[in-house]
Amino acid sequence: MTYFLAKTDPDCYSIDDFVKEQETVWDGIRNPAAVLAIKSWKIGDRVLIYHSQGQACIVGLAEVTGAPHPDPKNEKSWVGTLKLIRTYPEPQRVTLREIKATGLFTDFALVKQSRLSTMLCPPEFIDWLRARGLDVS
DNA sequence: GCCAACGTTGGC
DNA sequence: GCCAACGTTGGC
Repeated sequence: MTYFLAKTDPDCYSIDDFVKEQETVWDGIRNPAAVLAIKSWKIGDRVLIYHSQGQACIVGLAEVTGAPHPDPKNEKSWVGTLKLIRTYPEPQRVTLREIKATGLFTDFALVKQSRLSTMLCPPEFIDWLRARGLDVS
């Protein structure tokens, strides 16, 4: 089982929208590096949901329930299906600021490549989240 | 709202 | 195929 992270602008699609839907087609992945990441999603993989804009923090965890494929409406764009596992309410939310402050993840795309929207998470990062008290199962 | 970093487009 | 100009994203 592999862990990924997917960003969303809460003004467009927030964790609250995901709570209402429970399962959603995660779309709009166009950036070549992000497409590379979504292509490697396998059923059962975990995807951390992250709010960009203002908040910049991890707000939930989802499971891949539908294989990634190109968007039939837009050749260059890829989609996958995600089912919500849980949300992280306010005290649990891990901010980018906190992640940066550890100094441990300077090579992680979340830190290194701020414009990337979908990425693989290094296992050490997931271990750190666990140690931080986050339920990532 | 600003700006850095990166992506994309189009003229040559 | 190069590169300048422009557009977009996301952190601050």
